Amino acid sequence: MKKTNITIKDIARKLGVSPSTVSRALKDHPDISPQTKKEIQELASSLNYQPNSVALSLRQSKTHTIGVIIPEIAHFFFSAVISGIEDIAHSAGYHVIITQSNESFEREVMNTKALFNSRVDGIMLSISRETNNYQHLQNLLDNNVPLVFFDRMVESLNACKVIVNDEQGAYEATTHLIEQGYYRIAHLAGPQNLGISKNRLNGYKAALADNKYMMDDNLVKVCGLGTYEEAEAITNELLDYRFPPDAIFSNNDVAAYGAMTAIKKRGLRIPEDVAIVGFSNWRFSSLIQPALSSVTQPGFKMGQEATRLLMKQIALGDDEEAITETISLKTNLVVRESSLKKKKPAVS
Amino acid sequence: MKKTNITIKDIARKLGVSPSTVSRALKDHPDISPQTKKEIQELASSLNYQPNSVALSLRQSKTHTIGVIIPEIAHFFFSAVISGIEDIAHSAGYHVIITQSNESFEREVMNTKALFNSRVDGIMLSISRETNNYQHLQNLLDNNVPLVFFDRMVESLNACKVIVNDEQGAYEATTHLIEQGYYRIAHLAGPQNLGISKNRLNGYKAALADNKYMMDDNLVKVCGLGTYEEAEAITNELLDYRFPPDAIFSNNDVAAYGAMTAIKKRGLRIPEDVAIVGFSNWRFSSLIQPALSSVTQPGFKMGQEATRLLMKQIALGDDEEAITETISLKTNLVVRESSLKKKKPAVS
DNA sequence: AACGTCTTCGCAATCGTTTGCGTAAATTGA
DNA sequence: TCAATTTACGCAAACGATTGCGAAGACGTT
Repeated sequence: MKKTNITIKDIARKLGVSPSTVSRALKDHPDISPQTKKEIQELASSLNYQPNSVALSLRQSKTHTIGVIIPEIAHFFFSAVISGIEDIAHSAGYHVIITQSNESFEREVMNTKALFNSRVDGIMLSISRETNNYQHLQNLLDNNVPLVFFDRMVESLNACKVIVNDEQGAYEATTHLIEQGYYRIAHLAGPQNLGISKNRLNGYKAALADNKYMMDDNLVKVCGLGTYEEAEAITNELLDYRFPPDAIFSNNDVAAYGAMTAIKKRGLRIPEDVAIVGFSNWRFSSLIQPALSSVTQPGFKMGQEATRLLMKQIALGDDEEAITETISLKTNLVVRESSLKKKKPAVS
Repeated sequence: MKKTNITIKDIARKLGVSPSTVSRALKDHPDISPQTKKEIQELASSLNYQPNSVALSLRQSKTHTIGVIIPEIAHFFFSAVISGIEDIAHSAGYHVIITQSNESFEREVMNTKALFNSRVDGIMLSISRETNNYQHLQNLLDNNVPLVFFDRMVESLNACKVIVNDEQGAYEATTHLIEQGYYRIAHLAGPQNLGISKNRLNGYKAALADNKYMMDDNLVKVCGLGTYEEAEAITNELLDYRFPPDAIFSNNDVAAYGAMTAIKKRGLRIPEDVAIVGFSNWRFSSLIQPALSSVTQPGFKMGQEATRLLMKQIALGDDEEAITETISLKTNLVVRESSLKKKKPAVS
């Protein structure tokens, strides 16, 4: 059995017509007589003819494929984004090539080159934790490759962006802690080269300010890695203070969980002694004990919106001005037991 | 600024040579004089020439792309598999197109067709929960498309398979419960159209038999959906028995967690009153309380092995016999608090 | 000097499809 | 009946790269 995909030429030969006639007949071109058209179409479908999309791509210089660079597929939030991307892309007839940077700058650059090289029609990405240099992305823009950032974007680059309103989310989370009566609220911040981390920090500060809380820099600790272990160690530093915090707003859920562990190991109670709110609403957050309050990000919707923007840009003519829209999606605070001092624990 | 990828022709024109000379010079063909070769290579690199991979694909009828169909990216195990796939594929110069079936038969068929249509060099897949009809896969085989199953495979199809030794994993999990002194061990089984579910059930049965435990069909309950809620309800049925189980081995971790909830709601203790062991070692399993014992599947390695098999098959000539190797990977039982009656809880 | 050989390069076909243009044959109009 | 359209199709180039073959010129050999 040999791999023998049938082509337009095969059909042409069998029917004694030219390939061009077959091509036109298959796309219902008016120049072809109904009789010929019918014969060709019937033969094509009986032979289960499938146009060679590689040849099409070459002819039209369009691959109908978009590339995605994501820090880590295993992250639930990003999985949701991917699903959103696929949702829109597939229904627009596009394929999706997914690559992971694994939070490595080097791999991000490699993936960018590889995608560019395989002539994808557009690229969507969320930059890695390590990325500080944006030359590889500037190259894309210089080559007129449609580009859309999602979640983690580069402020200075002139491209479409879809972000969640991190500041608003952080603001709400912090406000919630304030309303619950906590008065010494710490923040486990993320790496400050990521815009999202800065925004969350800003939201935290804004909430404190709006409520006439004094800002205490000692209560803001940067967790550069965002890991469980790091957060546990840093939380221990906080708890060692003469006047330790009675609430912690964490930049991410894993760090929040690390903080919870540190708290529990000291025999302190959550949320009575120390309250916790995380960010991202990982899947495990509703399962741990006590269930962790967290700020949800609309991942699926983010994927959808980013893809819509990309499609719009791909559809643009070469002479038209590139669009550089920015869409900001609202976050949502999910309150669970870890921060509920006043009311009864909600059923998660 | 126009998108203007430079081609071999551009280089040829600028240097007053023919495209064929450029092509040969760039790949160090001996027919080209060192002088010409040098000029061409220098111009190419100064222009940052990148060969058009679409044209290459057309010429060589090879896209250097493999397609992956996965039930759900968000599942941690599958994320790990994807990482393993990318690891091998990228270092072999292959791209990876990932698609999700979302456990839907219809989408699985659609994805299969789409991948076939875009002329990927091979396909790797894990069938969806719904899939009972394998015609779409048989079509692939009939068209000589290299195919590798991973995790969830179709026994009857003549293709490469990489599976985890589910039976061994289930056997070990059950044996562990027996060794801990539990004597009425229930099993929350998965949908029996999936081979993996059947194998896990068999492992459970084998362990009971080898230890002279009587098999009680009432203690085996099928959880078709594998959801938290379903498992909770079914566990309640088990606990309603006059002689309820004192241990549960679950086909998957989410169901195990549902069971834990049912048990806790009745005021029963884990593992003193009822022990639990899950399957798949989801990320949350080490985080919940008590930490859930679970059988780990080597996802990353599975992705690697499956990709190696696929590469091997792609490299095969058209006349050579297709290989149909099956690789079985060992699972590993991670013992945590949820099943440790005898010893002190291990640090997870 | 004539012939053979090697070096170095170009021609043209090819992969599968699309499409502008040309052109026979069929049809129409007066 | 003859010219003007219209109909229905084929030719050939194009997308970008590769490659078998041929060939011109340089060089060596006898």
